[in-house]
Parts: sequence; structure tokens; C-alpha cells
Amino acid sequence: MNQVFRALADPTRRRVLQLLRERPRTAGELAAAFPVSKPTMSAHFSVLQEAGLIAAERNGRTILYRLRMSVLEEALMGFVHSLEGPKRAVARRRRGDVKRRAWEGA
Amino acid sequence: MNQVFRALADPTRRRVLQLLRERPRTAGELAAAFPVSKPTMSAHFSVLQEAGLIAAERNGRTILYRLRMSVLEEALMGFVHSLEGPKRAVARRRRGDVKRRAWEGA
DNA sequence: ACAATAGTTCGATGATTAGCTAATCATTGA
DNA sequence: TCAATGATTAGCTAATCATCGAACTATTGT
Repeated sequence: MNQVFRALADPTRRRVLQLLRERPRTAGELAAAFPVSKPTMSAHFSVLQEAGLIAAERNGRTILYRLRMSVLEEALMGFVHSLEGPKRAVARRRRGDVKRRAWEGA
Repeated sequence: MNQVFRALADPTRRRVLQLLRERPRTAGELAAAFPVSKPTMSAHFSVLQEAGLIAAERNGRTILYRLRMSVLEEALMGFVHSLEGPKRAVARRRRGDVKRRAWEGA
């Protein structure tokens, strides 16, 4: 979930998701829609993929990216619900899987 | 909207919002809930406030922060809807393929 | 095998960010 | 007015991030 929100923090990446909304697109096709270099876009794809927001499928020499809507919806809705929901579950704690901010539960 | 997503990118700030879910809290009360210094928390409050996610009200020498749920919901739901919504053609850029600023819409 | 195409990985760089301590501001109470 | 309290601002460091060009991998077509 942290990765999802981190991925959504960048406008370029949010826009990529919107472009993938209607149909899958190749890396190059996506890259052509933004005024940044291909390596930069590739890095954005990585972030989105590690967050689980997009999936890649190689076809010949192109790579087709598709949106994984369910992951996005679950993260966003899940967070909203954690705010609206039962007024109890705020004190959870996870153990040291991050270097700093290990107290983090959201 | 960009500011909202940027604010949500940090786990500490998301946790602050969750703490504010039930009732407003003072800056000190919130700061005491995290293992970081008060100035650091103050900076987080600034980010949240500039995003419109929280509102501050001074009472004597304490400052009470309260969650502005509607802003949060509108941003998150709004984004989800922009992905699920009417599949208007987002990128008809076949000819020319110029770097327009179409990506500034998210 | 070679050249072209699609895409990523590598290495460096400038900008932003989260974090700290120390200093400051603002309010209250003696 | 002075001291204490709650909170922010100032100044700094270290880490992270978005970006680039160059090099690399993989695939296709000749």
C-alpha cells in the first residue's frame, strides 16, 4: 500500500494509469505521450509495476503494459474505508520491515 | 490534487489522517504519537494543510487539527472515477505526435 | 551475420524531502 | 514583566527521486 501511494504521488505516473485505462499500450506508445526520455519513462513503469498497478507482457520486441485496476481500487478504497470505517483499528503495528518509519501501519 | 497525492505519499502523514479520523487533535497530541521530533511533525502538518486535507484552529496556546474528509474523498474518488468513468478517447495523437502538455490533466 | 528497432539498465546529477537541533514566536499564568 | 508551555521557523544534513545520455539486451528483418 505504501508503494501504491508512492507511485501515485507523481503526476506522470498517474497520467500513465489514465492512458492505460481504456486499453493496454506499449512502453514506446506511452513514452511518446510524455515530454521525458525513454529511460525516465522506463523508471516510472518500474515504480508502477512494483506497486502492482500495472502488468507487463512481452510481445516480440514490444512490451505491452496493462492497468491492474483492482489493485488501485483496493488501495484507494481501502484507505478511504479505514478512515470512514469502525473507529477502532488505529493502533496496529508492524515489525521492522523498513529501515526507518518502521512504526508505520498504513 | 497533485498536492493531495503528494501528501498521501508519506506513511506518517497517512497515519496522521487516520488519527484525526475520530476526533480533532492538537499538534502536540499528534506529535506524541510518532517517534519523530515536533518540528518534523510540524512540517508534515504543513504539507497536509497545504493539500487541504486538514484544517487548523488555534485555541489558546494549542493548535487543533481536524480532518477535512471531503477533500480527501473527492481527490481519491475523483481519481478512481476518472479511471472507471466514460471511456472518452484520451490520446488521439496519431499525427504529429508532438509533446503537448496533455499529461498535466491528472 | 548485421543493422535496425524496442526497451531496459547503468551511472551521474540536480532537485526535493524527511529528519534533526537550535532559535523563535505566541500564549498563559504568576 | 518574566517564566513556562505549545508550536513553528530557520538552518542544516542525508537520503530519495526524477531526469538524462550512454551502454546494453532482446528481437526482427534482410
